Amino acid sequence: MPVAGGQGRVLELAVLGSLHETPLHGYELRKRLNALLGMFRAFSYGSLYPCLRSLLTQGLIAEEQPAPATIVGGRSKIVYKLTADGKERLQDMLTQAGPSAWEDESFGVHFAFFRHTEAEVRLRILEGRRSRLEERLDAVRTALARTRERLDSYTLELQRHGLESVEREVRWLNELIATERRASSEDRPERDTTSTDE
Amino acid sequence: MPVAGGQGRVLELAVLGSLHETPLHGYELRKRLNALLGMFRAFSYGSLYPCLRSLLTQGLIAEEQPAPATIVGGRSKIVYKLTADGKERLQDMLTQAGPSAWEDESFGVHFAFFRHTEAEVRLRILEGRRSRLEERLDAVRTALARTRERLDSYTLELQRHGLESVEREVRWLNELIATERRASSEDRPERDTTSTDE
DNA sequence: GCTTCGATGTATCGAGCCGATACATCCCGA
DNA sequence: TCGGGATGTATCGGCTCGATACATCGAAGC
Repeated sequence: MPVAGGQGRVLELAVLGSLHETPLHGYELRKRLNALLGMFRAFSYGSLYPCLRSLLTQGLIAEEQPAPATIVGGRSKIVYKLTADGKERLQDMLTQAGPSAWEDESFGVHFAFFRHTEAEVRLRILEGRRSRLEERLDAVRTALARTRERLDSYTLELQRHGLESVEREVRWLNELIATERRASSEDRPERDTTSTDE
Repeated sequence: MPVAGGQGRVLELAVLGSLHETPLHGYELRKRLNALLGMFRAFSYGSLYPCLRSLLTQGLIAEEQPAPATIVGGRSKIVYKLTADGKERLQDMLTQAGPSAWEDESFGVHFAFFRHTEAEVRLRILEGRRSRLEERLDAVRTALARTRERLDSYTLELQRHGLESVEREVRWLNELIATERRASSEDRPERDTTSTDE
């Protein structure tokens, strides 16, 4: 069952989140998105425009009418803005802390909108991502141990580099999680911190 | 024009390369591939089986007949092996040093089979990947400088982490390139090394 | 003044790939 | 003996990309 909405809709979240700041048209939207996500993802028009159309028919975004004087040629820019339903949907998506938030493709997008996410959800997403990566680390290390003997130096070097990259991301997540915990314990200092693991 | 064969066919290369070592059946093939590529990619059956079928009809691989005694039930494993055409094709792909070799999705696969790649091609792929990453680094840094003022701490942290990861990969590539150059100058010591850039 | 060129802008198409799923067999332990 | 987990082949819906097409606008160049 494809669940029809809420799975791999990373783009949907990215668009809704961007439009939450300010109304935008497609071209500018794509530029901002790809600048925002920087090195992690790069959405293309081939997915952006169908996504905009879908959001439009769902009533989550709407075309904003510009001042008539602005229109020079026939039809020019199509500026989209978030509707009330869209804002609600965005809040929903930001509240979800599941695999769809911490997989490779989606984690960056969720993280980019952490400003609008509750502290508790942020923590769960960071921890989810960390255990996802540690899972993968285990799998690769096990596979590596099993086939250690017959591997050429290039394959080995690739494994080593990949392992190191992921270990580095885990350390990054550890720091972020520690920071989050510190911030939340400062908000609620009545909580006993001596019994927390790690 | 989709060029019909030679673009995004990363899987094709991966399958051909794996089958070059030893004949394999689908399930085992996928396991090896995902162990080999470790943290970079993970192919699924949804792409593997159509790929195998396509390679079969192209005559690049063939079903290997097992000893009749091996077949216990009706039809069991389908073991594929590389044909002569397949070996030729693999050599072709390994010789290609273009964007299709150093983009994110394909670089890992190409690197994993560097053992079968000529030294000159290896160097060009490594350098191509490096300049690809530096390009991206420039783009993000420029975008970051232009919008520095209005960015929340999470977005900033994401950018910083992304930037650092890519810088790290560039350093890795630098080391690999230096090693390759050293190795190739040892092979041909008549080459003057004082005039090489960097 | 005229033209060319690059940035801006909307939009679609073919094709690759993934996740989920279905289904069958084999073997091992409770 | 029975269930569950590994092995094994296979497909379907749907998302996304890269390439491409087409149109407008301003600036640079001749």
